[in-house]
Amino acid sequence: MTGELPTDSDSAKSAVADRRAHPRSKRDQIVAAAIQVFLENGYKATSMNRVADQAGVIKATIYSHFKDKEQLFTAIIEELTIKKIDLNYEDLEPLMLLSPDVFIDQVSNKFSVLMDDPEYLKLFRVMVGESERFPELASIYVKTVILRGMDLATAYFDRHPELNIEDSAAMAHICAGSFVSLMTWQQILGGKKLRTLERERVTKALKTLICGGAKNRGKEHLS
Amino acid sequence: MTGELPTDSDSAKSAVADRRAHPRSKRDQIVAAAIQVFLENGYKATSMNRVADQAGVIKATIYSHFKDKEQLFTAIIEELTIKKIDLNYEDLEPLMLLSPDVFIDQVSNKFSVLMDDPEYLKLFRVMVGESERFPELASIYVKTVILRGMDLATAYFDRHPELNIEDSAAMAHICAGSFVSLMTWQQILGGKKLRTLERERVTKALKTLICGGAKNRGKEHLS
DNA sequence: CTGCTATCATACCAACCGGTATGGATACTA
DNA sequence: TAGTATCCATACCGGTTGGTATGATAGCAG
Repeated sequence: MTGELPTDSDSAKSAVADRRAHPRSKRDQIVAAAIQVFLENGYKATSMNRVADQAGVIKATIYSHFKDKEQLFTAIIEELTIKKIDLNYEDLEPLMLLSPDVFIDQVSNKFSVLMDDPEYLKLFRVMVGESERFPELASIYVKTVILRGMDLATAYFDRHPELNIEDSAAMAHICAGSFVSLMTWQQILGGKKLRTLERERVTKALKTLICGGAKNRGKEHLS
Repeated sequence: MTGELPTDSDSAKSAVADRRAHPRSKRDQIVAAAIQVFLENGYKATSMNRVADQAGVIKATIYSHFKDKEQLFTAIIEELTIKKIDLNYEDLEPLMLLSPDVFIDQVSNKFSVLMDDPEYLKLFRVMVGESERFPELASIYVKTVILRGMDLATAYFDRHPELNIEDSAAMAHICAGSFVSLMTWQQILGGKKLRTLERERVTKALKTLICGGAKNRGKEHLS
């Protein structure tokens, strides 16, 4: 949208120009600041003044790049959602060939990265907190993050009939949901200060569940 | 709920006195209104004026019962958390004797009630959304709601060694977490409009996982 | 009837909100 | 050098916020 011609031939002239020299463009400055402030405080508790201060920019500059507070919020959440995930899900196709044990380990490790990323935790918190006022954003999040991961795990279970899994989508949900809920109550709700449950224990229990009983499933008692 | 001493000897004197006759106390009126408004809008987006209007009460009356906006919020969230749960977990001890299939069904049904209760969904949303600004409230929620349910399921698995469950707490988390995460992305984030995953499918998959492979678990390959 | 307490209605406060206007400084373009 | 576009600083706008003050009205206990 905004011009990308980089400022190549300029050197720092005045103290003001110095600060204006390195950052890519004002828009990027604003976006970076908005991400920080919105993720920290949520939508309503974030003031445009604070975003402007954080960005080292005057308020009018923000409004020359974004129409609204709402549009700014929407823009940064969309960008954040899509960026964070496209980076995480691009090379996961070969995972299909892994053994179940290793596959679950890989899934667990992916979640480990998310659970220890403060920015992702904040995004999740804001997403849930504002999901009623910004349902379209929540939909983007579900599509980009949740369904994508679910589909991947579903596909894996579909291609591994030796696991005797009847409902691959439900199983994919159980796997992913175990980690998501772990993140929710341990990290976001601060439960790990009250009782720690290590991700590794959940991972191991899942592996035992899925791999350990494969042979016996489906043989006995149709509920 | 509202007052039982009937207003016997008085007839409607003024229009104001009429409205003051039946409700228990002003405080209950305020709390009820605050619950509604706070759960709908979150902390920052809730104005004391709106709470007062909703309660049919003047703003100063609120401040004669509660010191702060913050204290009012804290009070209603605490009350809501404790009330909602004490009601749900009082008679669950005999569940220990049920068969695994039936136990999981019962757990699933308990979650069904929560997932279809709009007030509980809102409470969860607000809880997550405000968990950074009100960490003590989040702790209360974890202790009262999450750990309680986890402990119950953990105890169940501990008393059922025939299931061959190595880590009962991790297993309890997987069960509960599957339902919590289902609620999160289906109901709260609105994902059910994009893809429906019925609670029954998750329940069935869990039962198959836990009961179906009990015999084979622990026999082979110590990872 | 006399206080006392609780609530009423209204008005007010300083602070902040999202958003705009003005007018000067800076930089690149030509 | 003149022009154009961006961003700066500041100040302003109407509206809303959390919270308070005042003074009237009602119910109740003595």
